[in-house]
Amino acid sequence: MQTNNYQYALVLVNVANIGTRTFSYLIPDELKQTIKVGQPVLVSFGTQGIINAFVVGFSNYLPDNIKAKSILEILDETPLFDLDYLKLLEWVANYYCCDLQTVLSCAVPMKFLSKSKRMVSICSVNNFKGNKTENAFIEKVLLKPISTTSLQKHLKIPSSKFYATLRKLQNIGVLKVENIIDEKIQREQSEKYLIFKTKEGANKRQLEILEALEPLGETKLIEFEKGLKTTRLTIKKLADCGFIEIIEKPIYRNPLAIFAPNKIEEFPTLSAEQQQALQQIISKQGTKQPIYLYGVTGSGKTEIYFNLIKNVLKEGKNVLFLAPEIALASQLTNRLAKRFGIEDVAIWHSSISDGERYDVWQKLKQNKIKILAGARSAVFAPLQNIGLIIIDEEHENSYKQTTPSPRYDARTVAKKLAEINNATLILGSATPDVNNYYFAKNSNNLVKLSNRFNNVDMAKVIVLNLNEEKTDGNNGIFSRTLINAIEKNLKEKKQTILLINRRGFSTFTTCQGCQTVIQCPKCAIPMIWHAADKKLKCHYCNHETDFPEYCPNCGSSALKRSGTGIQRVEEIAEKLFPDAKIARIDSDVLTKKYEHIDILKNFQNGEIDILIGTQMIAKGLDNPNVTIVGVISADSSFNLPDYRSCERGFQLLTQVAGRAGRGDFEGKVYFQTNNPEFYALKTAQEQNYENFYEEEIQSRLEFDYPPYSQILRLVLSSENNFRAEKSALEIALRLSEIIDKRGLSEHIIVLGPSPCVFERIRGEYRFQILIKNKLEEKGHMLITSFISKIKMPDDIKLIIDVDPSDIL
DNA sequence: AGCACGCCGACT
DNA sequence: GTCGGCGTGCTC
Repeated sequence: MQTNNYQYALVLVNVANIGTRTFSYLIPDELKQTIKVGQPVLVSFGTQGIINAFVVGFSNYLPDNIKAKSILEILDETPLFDLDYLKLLEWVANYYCCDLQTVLSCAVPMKFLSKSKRMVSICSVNNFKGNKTENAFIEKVLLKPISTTSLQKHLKIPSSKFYATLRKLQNIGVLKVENIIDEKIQREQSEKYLIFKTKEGANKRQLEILEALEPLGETKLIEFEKGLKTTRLTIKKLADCGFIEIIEKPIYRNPLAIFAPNKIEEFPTLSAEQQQALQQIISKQGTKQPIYLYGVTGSGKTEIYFNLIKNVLKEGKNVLFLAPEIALASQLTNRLAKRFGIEDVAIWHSSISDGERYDVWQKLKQNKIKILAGARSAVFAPLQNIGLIIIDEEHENSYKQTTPSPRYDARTVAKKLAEINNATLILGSATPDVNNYYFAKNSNNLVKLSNRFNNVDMAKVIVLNLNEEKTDGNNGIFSRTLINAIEKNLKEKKQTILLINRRGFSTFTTCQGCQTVIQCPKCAIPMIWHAADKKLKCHYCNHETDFPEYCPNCGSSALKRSGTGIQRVEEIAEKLFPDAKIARIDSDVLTKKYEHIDILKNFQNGEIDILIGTQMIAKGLDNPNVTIVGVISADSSFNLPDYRSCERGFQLLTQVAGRAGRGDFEGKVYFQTNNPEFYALKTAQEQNYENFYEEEIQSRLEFDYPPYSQILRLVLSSENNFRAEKSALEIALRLSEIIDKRGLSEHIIVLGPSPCVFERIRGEYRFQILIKNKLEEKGHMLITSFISKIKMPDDIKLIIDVDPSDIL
């Protein structure tokens, strides 16, 4: 593509309140040869002054009534991304029905786009006599150059007057304003090194330092400083006097260096089953379809991944390895670094520092990274020459971004990325996503690992029927069997995990008079009693109130708290097992910064007998001393009105069951239920995914849910109930018309609008339209081309969610 | 965001 | 008449 024939560049700017948008700028003749997509440029923008932006495209046309300004400067000749990269992002924008700029601002770290600082300094004050304000300006700036923002703060004058004065003083040449780009982010970090030159003529203290430096030769400044208890000022003096020389060497901050494995870890021998699975995967690698590695917990999937990585590296290609969350990505990165060396491995997720992000981005662009591990957002990192993409724990929801837009799914994007790069995509899990399992099965790309490594037995799962207990006169939330088992466990000094998937103490408060349930005034969902701080809380918007004395509906004082939250379980457990050390872990505890780390540490050390937690304890805990896992209410996770709730419930129960019996002792898992025959519960008891899948896929077929359709969800919300519903009706109607006109109403089904399960959140009424598309890409294009044209008035919000992870 | 523009009420 | 309050709207 001949970029230099274009007159205008499409430039992406990032300014608050506009968000990230593209604008057209004139390309000056002298830049026409060098300008490229992906380059950071300097432009003048509106009243913002000069800002940092990106070239994202070229054009010969200008929107009507627009006067284009010129690009001022190319900040860096090396583009931060290329056209292929933009093409992937464009695909994402189309698929998820949002702007390219939205995807760009999510994919390309916007810190690179940050506005440069504007520094004000004195030019000349010769004979200048100003008024009061003008003199205040000069007085402040005379001390040292100062940024425009802090100058304005100091002077405490309104911005219009401030900028008028600033411009005046600039025009008459008293002050000048310069743009300073944040060097720390823009440029590579460098390290200072000292080189000894001479010690002649040095004073006593200087001589001490110089003599220490002399035998060392070239030395890192920071390390030298520490060792000698000296300061940078003294060192600088030495350099100024010519005793030493300071040189700067660019460095890449490698956070993995802390682990600094001296020798690379060896590859362990694979079991026969692992070896077989590996061979199967290798034989399927040419099929260009995702390959599914389904292996029960502890079956040794990681070693298979590592062997695949080794093979791909041998071919000179690179590897992207995704994990569902940051903590797991970090762990994974450490393991990869130990196995493959720190130089070739990098990490990418939303919480790495700006400096690290910049470094890794540059390294990726220069093809200096061979293995990139990361969370969801790592699919957008500019890793070159990808030969293999691995998505571990593929079923996890966190691969889908729910908010804000782009509501992308890293699994879907990774599939596209693999396609573009002609790379192998491996999905792995012990409890597969029904969708992905279906596609793997149908394309004959399913590889199974059925045995636990070293043949450790799975924990035995016992289903406890609470209905039977009730008829026997036990109305408590603990069945007798579970109580007995925990007592026995305590005597044997073993540990217990209890799962209850409800935060708070009581899950709802009902008026005994009129049966009204106390709801959050803004969210229309039951308020939950938190005994510890004696407040009713809304789990959606965090709204808090005191417990009401009277029913807001009928005025009765007979308000009763019922439903079992984790805090009630904790309280009852404390009464039942008074001698046991009991701890609770849920997101309420989590907010108290380090407390949960202590709790987990104490649990790992065996100082806690019973750990009670919400679903966050279902994953990752690997404590060999845990022999009992109890699920207080196994049904609660199946009851959400969402087509995937059974899948979720199955995954949760299977995962938590895996926490028991990890050591040499037999583990037992108890599911308390009112519905012991329910298929998702029974198959979870058997820990038999395939039986679960067979049942689940039938119900998906029956109701046209994925994988038999693709779901697109529209949510319209507004503080005005009527207006939200009206616009939802309009959209549904117009879409139905389009579909009918093409005779596709059997293949694209528009459901709703109907109130969302959570009808009102934060004061906004919510209506949803579900679109079930059975025509794959063709249908999707038809739907999105209609939806992307919808314009909403300011008081109505429209959320477009393609392949939503839930429909609540 | 940050600034211009513009439309009203309180003043020399 | 005009100075200055801030509500509205635009930035290639």
